[in-house]
Amino acid sequence: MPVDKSSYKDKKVMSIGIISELTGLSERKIRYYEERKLIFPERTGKGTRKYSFSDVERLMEIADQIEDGVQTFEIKKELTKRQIRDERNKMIRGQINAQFNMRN
Amino acid sequence: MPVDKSSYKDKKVMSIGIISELTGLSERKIRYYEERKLIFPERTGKGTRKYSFSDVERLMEIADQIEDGVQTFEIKKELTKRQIRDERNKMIRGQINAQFNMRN
DNA sequence: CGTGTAAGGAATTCTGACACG
DNA sequence: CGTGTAAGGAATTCTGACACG
Repeated sequence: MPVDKSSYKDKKVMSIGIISELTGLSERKIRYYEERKLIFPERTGKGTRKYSFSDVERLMEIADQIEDGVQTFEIKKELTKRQIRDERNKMIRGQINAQFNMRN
Repeated sequence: MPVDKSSYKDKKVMSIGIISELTGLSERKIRYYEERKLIFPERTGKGTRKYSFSDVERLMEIADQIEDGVQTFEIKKELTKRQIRDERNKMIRGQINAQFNMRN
Protein backbone atom coordinates (compact mmCIF):
# COMPACT_ATOMS: atom_id res chain seq x y z
CA MET A 1 0.00 0.00 0.00
CA PRO A 2 2.39 2.69 -1.24
CA VAL A 3 1.56 6.25 -0.33
CA ASP A 4 3.09 7.66 -3.50
CA LYS A 5 0.21 9.98 -4.43
CA SER A 6 2.67 12.38 -6.08
CA SER A 7 0.84 12.13 -9.36
CA TYR A 8 1.04 14.77 -12.01
CA LYS A 9 -1.24 17.06 -10.08
CA ASP A 10 1.33 17.92 -7.47
CA LYS A 11 4.40 18.07 -9.63
CA LYS A 12 5.87 21.57 -9.77
CA VAL A 13 6.62 21.98 -13.43
CA MET A 14 4.98 25.11 -14.76
CA SER A 15 6.48 28.58 -14.98
CA ILE A 16 4.65 31.68 -13.92
CA GLY A 17 3.64 32.62 -17.45
CA ILE A 18 1.36 29.60 -17.96
CA ILE A 19 0.08 29.88 -14.44
CA SER A 20 -0.98 33.40 -15.23
CA GLU A 21 -2.76 32.14 -18.34
CA LEU A 22 -4.39 29.22 -16.55
CA THR A 23 -5.66 31.26 -13.63
CA GLY A 24 -6.25 34.58 -15.33
CA LEU A 25 -4.29 36.28 -12.58
CA SER A 26 -1.45 38.73 -13.26
CA GLU A 27 2.06 37.62 -12.48
CA ARG A 28 2.21 40.43 -9.99
CA LYS A 29 -0.70 38.97 -8.05
CA ILE A 30 0.73 35.48 -8.14
CA ARG A 31 4.06 36.66 -6.78
CA TYR A 32 2.32 38.73 -4.15
CA TYR A 33 0.31 35.77 -2.85
CA GLU A 34 3.56 33.94 -2.51
CA GLU A 35 5.00 36.86 -0.56
CA ARG A 36 2.03 36.59 1.77
CA LYS A 37 2.77 32.86 2.18
CA LEU A 38 -0.44 31.68 0.57
CA ILE A 39 1.24 29.60 -2.07
CA PHE A 40 4.58 27.83 -2.28
CA PRO A 41 6.18 27.35 -5.67
CA GLU A 42 9.48 25.56 -5.97
CA ARG A 43 12.48 27.09 -7.68
CA THR A 44 14.72 25.84 -10.43
CA GLY A 45 18.45 26.03 -10.09
CA LYS A 46 18.55 29.58 -11.35
CA GLY A 47 15.58 30.83 -9.44
CA THR A 48 12.55 30.67 -11.71
CA ARG A 49 9.35 29.64 -9.99
CA LYS A 50 7.73 26.28 -10.68
CA TYR A 51 4.07 25.53 -9.97
CA SER A 52 1.79 22.46 -9.98
CA PHE A 53 -1.80 22.00 -11.05
CA SER A 54 -2.67 21.94 -7.36
CA ASP A 55 -1.21 25.40 -7.15
CA VAL A 56 -3.49 26.50 -9.95
CA GLU A 57 -6.50 25.27 -7.98
CA ARG A 58 -5.20 26.91 -4.85
CA LEU A 59 -4.77 30.20 -6.68
CA MET A 60 -8.35 30.07 -7.91
CA GLU A 61 -9.52 29.65 -4.33
CA ILE A 62 -7.42 32.57 -3.22
CA ALA A 63 -8.70 34.72 -6.05
CA ASP A 64 -12.27 33.93 -5.07
CA GLN A 65 -11.66 34.93 -1.49
CA ILE A 66 -9.88 38.12 -2.43
CA GLU A 67 -12.81 38.97 -4.64
CA ASP A 68 -15.08 38.48 -1.64
CA GLY A 69 -13.05 41.04 0.24
CA VAL A 70 -11.13 38.60 2.39
CA GLN A 71 -7.68 39.91 3.25
CA THR A 72 -4.56 37.88 2.64
CA PHE A 73 -3.96 37.81 6.35
CA GLU A 74 -7.28 36.06 6.91
CA ILE A 75 -6.64 33.64 4.11
CA LYS A 76 -3.31 32.83 5.64
CA LYS A 77 -4.91 32.14 9.01
CA GLU A 78 -7.31 29.68 7.45
CA LEU A 79 -4.46 28.00 5.65
CA THR A 80 -2.47 27.63 8.84
CA LYS A 81 -5.46 26.08 10.60
CA ARG A 82 -5.89 23.62 7.80
CA GLN A 83 -2.20 22.72 7.90
CA ILE A 84 -2.32 22.10 11.63
CA ARG A 85 -5.37 19.91 11.20
CA ASP A 86 -3.69 17.95 8.41
CA GLU A 87 -0.58 17.56 10.45
CA ARG A 88 -2.55 16.19 13.37
CA ASN A 89 -4.39 13.75 11.15
CA LYS A 90 -1.15 12.51 9.70
CA MET A 91 0.21 11.83 13.16
CA ILE A 92 -2.89 9.96 14.20
CA ARG A 93 -2.75 7.89 11.07
CA GLY A 94 0.85 7.11 11.85
CA GLN A 95 -0.07 5.89 15.31
CA ILE A 96 -2.84 3.72 13.98
CA ASN A 97 -0.45 2.16 11.54
CA ALA A 98 2.02 1.54 14.32
CA GLN A 99 -0.66 -0.21 16.37
CA PHE A 100 -1.68 -2.21 13.38
CA ASN A 101 1.83 -3.32 12.51
CA MET A 102 2.47 -4.37 16.08
CA ARG A 103 -0.20 -6.99 15.72
CA ASN A 104 1.70 -8.74 12.93
CA MET B 1 -21.23 10.25 -19.58
CA PRO B 2 -18.97 13.20 -20.51
CA VAL B 3 -15.90 12.39 -22.57
CA ASP B 4 -13.85 15.19 -21.04
CA LYS B 5 -10.74 13.13 -20.32
CA SER B 6 -8.58 16.24 -20.76
CA SER B 7 -7.22 15.88 -17.27
CA TYR B 8 -3.91 17.32 -16.20
CA LYS B 9 -2.00 14.60 -17.97
CA ASP B 10 -2.77 15.89 -21.42
CA LYS B 11 -2.55 19.58 -20.79
CA LYS B 12 0.32 21.19 -22.67
CA VAL B 13 1.83 23.43 -20.05
CA MET B 14 5.54 22.72 -19.66
CA SER B 15 8.40 24.38 -21.50
CA ILE B 16 11.26 22.47 -23.02
CA GLY B 17 13.58 23.09 -20.10
CA ILE B 18 11.55 21.07 -17.60
CA ILE B 19 10.86 18.46 -20.21
CA SER B 20 14.56 18.04 -20.64
CA GLU B 21 14.94 17.67 -16.88
CA LEU B 22 12.03 15.25 -16.56
CA THR B 23 13.14 13.00 -19.39
CA GLY B 24 16.87 13.36 -19.16
CA LEU B 25 16.98 14.13 -22.88
CA SER B 26 18.80 17.12 -24.34
CA GLU B 27 16.71 19.92 -25.78
CA ARG B 28 18.32 19.18 -29.11
CA LYS B 29 16.98 15.64 -29.07
CA ILE B 30 13.53 16.74 -28.04
CA ARG B 31 13.35 19.26 -30.86
CA TYR B 32 14.67 16.72 -33.30
CA TYR B 33 11.99 14.16 -32.42
CA GLU B 34 9.47 16.84 -33.10
CA GLU B 35 11.08 17.51 -36.47
CA ARG B 36 10.69 13.82 -37.23
CA LYS B 37 7.00 14.08 -36.28
CA LEU B 38 7.24 11.78 -33.30
CA ILE B 39 5.91 14.28 -30.83
CA PHE B 40 3.62 17.30 -31.10
CA PRO B 41 4.02 20.12 -28.63
CA GLU B 42 1.76 23.12 -28.82
CA ARG B 43 3.07 26.66 -29.10
CA THR B 44 2.41 29.75 -27.07
CA GLY B 45 1.58 32.98 -28.79
CA LYS B 46 5.22 33.85 -29.26
CA GLY B 47 6.36 30.43 -30.31
CA THR B 48 7.73 28.64 -27.26
CA ARG B 49 6.91 24.94 -27.12
CA LYS B 50 4.49 23.57 -24.55
CA TYR B 51 4.39 19.91 -23.52
CA SER B 52 2.15 17.66 -21.42
CA PHE B 53 2.94 14.82 -19.04
CA SER B 54 1.77 12.48 -21.78
CA ASP B 55 4.49 13.94 -23.95
CA VAL B 56 7.00 13.12 -21.24
CA GLU B 57 5.88 9.49 -21.28
CA ARG B 58 5.95 9.44 -25.05
CA LEU B 59 9.49 10.82 -25.06
CA MET B 60 10.62 8.10 -22.71
CA GLU B 61 9.25 5.49 -25.07
CA ILE B 62 11.00 7.13 -28.00
CA ALA B 63 14.26 7.29 -26.09
CA ASP B 64 14.01 3.59 -25.30
CA GLN B 65 13.50 2.70 -28.91
CA ILE B 66 16.33 4.92 -30.12
CA GLU B 67 18.54 3.26 -27.58
CA ASP B 68 17.55 -0.10 -29.05
CA GLY B 69 18.75 1.12 -32.43
CA VAL B 70 15.31 1.80 -33.88
CA GLN B 71 15.41 4.64 -36.39
CA THR B 72 13.07 7.59 -36.13
CA PHE B 73 11.54 6.55 -39.42
CA GLU B 74 10.50 3.20 -37.95
CA ILE B 75 9.17 4.80 -34.82
CA LYS B 76 7.13 7.14 -36.95
CA LYS B 77 5.65 4.23 -38.89
CA GLU B 78 4.56 2.54 -35.69
CA LEU B 79 3.02 5.77 -34.51
CA THR B 80 1.09 6.20 -37.73
CA LYS B 81 -0.25 2.67 -37.46
CA ARG B 82 -1.37 3.31 -33.95
CA GLN B 83 -3.07 6.53 -34.95
CA ILE B 84 -4.95 4.81 -37.77
CA ARG B 85 -6.06 2.10 -35.39
CA ASP B 86 -7.23 4.66 -32.82
CA GLU B 87 -9.02 6.59 -35.50
CA ARG B 88 -10.83 3.50 -36.64
CA ASN B 89 -11.84 2.63 -33.11
CA LYS B 90 -13.18 6.08 -32.55
CA MET B 91 -15.35 5.83 -35.63
CA ILE B 92 -16.70 2.46 -34.58
CA ARG B 93 -17.49 3.80 -31.16
CA GLY B 94 -19.27 6.68 -32.78
CA GLN B 95 -21.41 4.31 -34.80
CA ILE B 96 -22.27 2.24 -31.78
CA ASN B 97 -23.35 5.34 -29.95
CA ALA B 98 -25.47 6.38 -32.89
CA GLN B 99 -27.18 2.98 -32.86
CA PHE B 100 -27.68 3.22 -29.15
CA ASN B 101 -29.15 6.68 -29.24
CA MET B 102 -31.53 5.72 -31.99
CA ARG B 103 -33.15 3.28 -29.61
CA ASN B 104 -34.17 6.05 -27.22
C1' DC C 1 -3.44 46.56 1.51
C1' DG C 2 -3.43 44.86 -3.06
C1' DT C 3 -1.77 45.71 -7.47
C1' DG C 4 0.15 48.22 -11.66
C1' DT C 5 4.27 49.62 -13.92
C1' DA C 6 8.98 50.95 -15.67
C1' DA C 7 13.94 49.30 -15.05
C1' DG C 8 17.90 46.52 -15.77
C1' DG C 9 19.84 42.18 -15.59
C1' DA C 10 19.96 37.22 -15.98
C1' DA C 11 18.26 33.04 -17.88
C1' DT C 12 15.31 30.67 -21.55
C1' DT C 13 13.96 29.48 -25.96
C1' DC C 14 14.07 29.78 -30.97
C1' DT C 15 15.96 29.00 -35.62
C1' DG C 16 19.35 27.87 -39.17
C1' DA C 17 23.84 26.21 -39.72
C1' DC C 18 28.18 23.65 -39.46
C1' DA C 19 30.27 19.41 -37.73
C1' DC C 20 30.96 14.39 -37.27
C1' DG C 21 30.23 9.99 -38.69
C1' DC D 1 21.06 9.62 -39.25
C1' DG D 2 21.15 11.45 -34.73
C1' DT D 3 23.10 14.86 -31.99
C1' DG D 4 26.42 18.53 -30.25
C1' DT D 5 27.57 23.29 -30.39
C1' DA D 6 28.31 28.37 -31.20
C1' DA D 7 25.45 32.49 -32.81
C1' DG D 8 22.29 36.19 -32.45
C1' DG D 9 17.86 37.60 -31.47
C1' DA D 10 13.46 37.56 -29.11
C1' DA D 11 10.73 36.56 -25.14
C1' DT D 12 10.59 35.28 -20.05
C1' DT D 13 11.41 35.83 -15.39
C1' DC D 14 13.45 38.06 -11.38
C1' DT D 15 13.97 41.67 -7.82
C1' DG D 16 13.44 46.16 -5.60
C1' DA D 17 11.08 50.33 -6.04
C1' DC D 18 7.69 53.98 -6.73
C1' DA D 19 2.74 54.89 -7.14
C1' DC D 20 -2.14 55.00 -5.66
C1' DG D 21 -5.44 54.64 -2.35
